[in-house]
Amino acid sequence: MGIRDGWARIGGRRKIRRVAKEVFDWRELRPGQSEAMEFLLRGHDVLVVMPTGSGKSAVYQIPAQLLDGPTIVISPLIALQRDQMLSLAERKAGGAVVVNSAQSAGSSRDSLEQIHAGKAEYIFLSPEQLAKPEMVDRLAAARPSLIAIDEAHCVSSWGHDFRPDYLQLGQVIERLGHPPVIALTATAAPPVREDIVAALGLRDVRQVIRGFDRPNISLRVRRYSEESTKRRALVADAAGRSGLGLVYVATRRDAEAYTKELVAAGVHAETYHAGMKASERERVHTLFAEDGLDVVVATSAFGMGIDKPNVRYVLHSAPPESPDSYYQEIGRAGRDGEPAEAVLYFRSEDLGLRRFFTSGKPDEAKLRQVATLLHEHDGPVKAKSLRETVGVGPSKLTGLVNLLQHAEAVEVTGQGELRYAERGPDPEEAVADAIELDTSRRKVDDSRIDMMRGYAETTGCRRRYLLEYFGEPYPGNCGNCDGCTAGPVAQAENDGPFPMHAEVMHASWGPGTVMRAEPDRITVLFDEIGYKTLSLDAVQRDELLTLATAGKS
DNA sequence: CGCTCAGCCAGTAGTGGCTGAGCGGTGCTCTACT
Repeated sequence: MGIRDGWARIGGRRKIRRVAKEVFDWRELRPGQSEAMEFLLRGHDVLVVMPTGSGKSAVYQIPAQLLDGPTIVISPLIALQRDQMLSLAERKAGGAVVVNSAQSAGSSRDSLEQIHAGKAEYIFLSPEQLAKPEMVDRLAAARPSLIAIDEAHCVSSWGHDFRPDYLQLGQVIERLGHPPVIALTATAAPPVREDIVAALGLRDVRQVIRGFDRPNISLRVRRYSEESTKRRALVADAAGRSGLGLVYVATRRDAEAYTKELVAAGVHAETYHAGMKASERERVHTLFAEDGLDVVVATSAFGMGIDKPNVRYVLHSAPPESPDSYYQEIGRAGRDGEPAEAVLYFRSEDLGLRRFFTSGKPDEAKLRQVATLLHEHDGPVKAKSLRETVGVGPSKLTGLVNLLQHAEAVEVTGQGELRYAERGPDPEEAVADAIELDTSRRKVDDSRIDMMRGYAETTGCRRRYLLEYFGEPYPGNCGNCDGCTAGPVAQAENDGPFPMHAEVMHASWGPGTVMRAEPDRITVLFDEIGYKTLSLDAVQRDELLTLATAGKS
């Protein structure tokens, strides 16, 4: 790193500070923020993992001002797009527009024209909009200088099945000329980060990871064997608290049921789930935002984009599917830094629903049909005609194509058409590869459920458990969880044969990384099958693991 | 995977227990109809 680079960096830093102050009226920037912005301005792709409320959006909004050309912001929810656009509209930031299905064709055209005419600096849209080749062409013509992917964990959590267009973003980025790309999220464990980087095709990527710990949130787990006992305890718990709270439940039916019981206990509770009318959801959201209620009882539909400072507690009536989701949901408490509490009401049977959600399989017959049809057809095929032949909807087809793309059998052309790869494997092999890939992914998903169970059942410090899951060493005990207050807790043993973050090799599970080292066992994140907790006795007796000398690739 | 609910049996009073079927989360978009 030479003197020249040093000067450029100082100059860059000065410009960043100036824009922060003049355009956004921010006096100071936090350490991770300016670091990430400098990486972007020097042409790197960047992955930022920072807590909500720490000014993540500044990290792309300021470089957007300094780079010559519009910024494309990909955001998962129309409500988030609207909020961000409105907040930018209050600044002298050069204008912001949105393009989505909620607006008329005319208004979308206006948005794009403003971008072309250089009258708008930011354009917000969903990955589904970018699935349309005409949209990508128009945006490419405006020569974007920056692409930001907000709530980037969605790439990993939704891309593989629920919203498959997320996995096509890598190609979209290439067609947009691959300007600097920044992916932002509040929560991402190491495999999720890898997934994001790979799916988006980030190059020369710099990761800026800051502050997972939320020390003011106390962590508790209450375990039950009876559903009815658990239910009564949770309702009594919420009814006995003051301040604003969230109760997360697993099903829509439970959301209604818990609300009813809380209301009967004298709590002003409201339900929120995706099966409700939009107007009703909005009413509950507004009440929540204006402190007009005590508790929102919700499925996972509630929460993305929420930055309400005074949520005092988050109760879970059942475990979510991963520590990732759990941390995201409890992270909505105590944003003001004041004491807050997260309590998980746990029955191991409740993990069953989560297992069910990960147990779905891709439709092998349709997968084979798509592969065979494309293989037999000369030249590219329109997605629409393939959909009609195979009899699947757009999102299902994209899901199948994603898998076949991974098997290097199918390609998507610049016109959004599909064709068989010239040197691709034969269709049978491609289908087998695709199924294997999908199976491996589900194994990893399953292992995340195991880690959620591990959190509920650990007798050690719960904060340490979570932070180590996210790859942050946390020596000692937090003193603010029931693991710590219940009694003497075993200290983490990091000088055993397999210390934290050691790269290891397992006889049949392949390479992995030690994520957690306890006196009698270790938890390893394996590349292929996810998290496994192994007894050290067994490991040493059967020589299951060896330390890898070089880092894994 | 586990819960709930309907339907059934057993066997004579009202109920208790078994079994199998059905269901369960997250959002975009586009289209047809009011």
